Amino acid sequence: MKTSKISLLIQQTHIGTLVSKRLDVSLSVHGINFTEYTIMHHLHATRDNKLSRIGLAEKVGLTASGVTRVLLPMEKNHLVSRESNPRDARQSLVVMTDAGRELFQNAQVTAEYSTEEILSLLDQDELSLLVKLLNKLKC
Amino acid sequence: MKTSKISLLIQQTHIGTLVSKRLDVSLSVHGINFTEYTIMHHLHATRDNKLSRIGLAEKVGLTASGVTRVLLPMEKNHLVSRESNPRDARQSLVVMTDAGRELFQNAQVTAEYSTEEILSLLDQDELSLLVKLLNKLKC
DNA sequence: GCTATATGCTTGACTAATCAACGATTCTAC
DNA sequence: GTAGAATCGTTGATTAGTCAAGCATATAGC
Repeated sequence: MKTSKISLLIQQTHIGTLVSKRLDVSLSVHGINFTEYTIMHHLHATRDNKLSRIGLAEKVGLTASGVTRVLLPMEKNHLVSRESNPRDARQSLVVMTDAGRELFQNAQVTAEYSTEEILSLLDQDELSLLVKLLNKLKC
Repeated sequence: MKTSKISLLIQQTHIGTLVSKRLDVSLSVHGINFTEYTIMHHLHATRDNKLSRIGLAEKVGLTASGVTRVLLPMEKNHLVSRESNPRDARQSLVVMTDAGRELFQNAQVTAEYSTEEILSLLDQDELSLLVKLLNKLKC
């Protein structure tokens, strides 16, 4: 109880980097890293599998230019494609392709497996509790 | 409850990057970033304020070469210095200097302030619960 | 003691992501 | 409707960190 609150944030970020590295390794068999997986995860969770680049940036915690650079190889590999918004010519929407969806579904199996390992020591109640607590952080 | 466990890990890493960026900004007034702060935090918490570079790497979640590169400017600014281990000539120990301790103590005030903001929505019970849950992750 | 293997650390080459500046478009308020 | 401010996205330059290779030392087994 005497450990400062900063230790909690240090631990939080530490675990974040470990989780990310671990999933990078697992997902590499599909030719993607965890950032790319996360992008597809958010696209998949969206109606029409579409998001603006800025919207994507906010969801994944990257800058706009970071998103541009992550998407570059994904477009080249036809995992996502580009669509313009008729309502706003500044926006270009990111759309998951069929190939992207297929790769994502395979990658999801892999990611789920690693996730189970990482979370294996938590039961269902603890999981939802953890989600609740993380949601309370003011970032 | 229907959200997959992967979402939890995605959220976890997302928060990690946000926290890290936020503390980077706060700490910049002291001329250090969050990684450097974390290194000093671990040195400070150690008997004699000394750690091997490998030991440090494990604690902060960097590779050995990552540690080498973070410490380079810190050595130049005399925040840490280098000491050899008489028992093992391969090791070089990282020691916090007096100047380092002083800067760290100032930075700690700043970091604590930001931490309070970030954790403001959690009460004491929730904080210790969160620590407990994070400790249960198998990374 | 000597060889083989493992560990600690640094370096060159690379990758992921940032920031600042910019062009293009849209929104606001007069 | 037009000027000014805000938003979306890309680009060049930079930074933080990785990986693979290597040198130096240490450890283990013969």
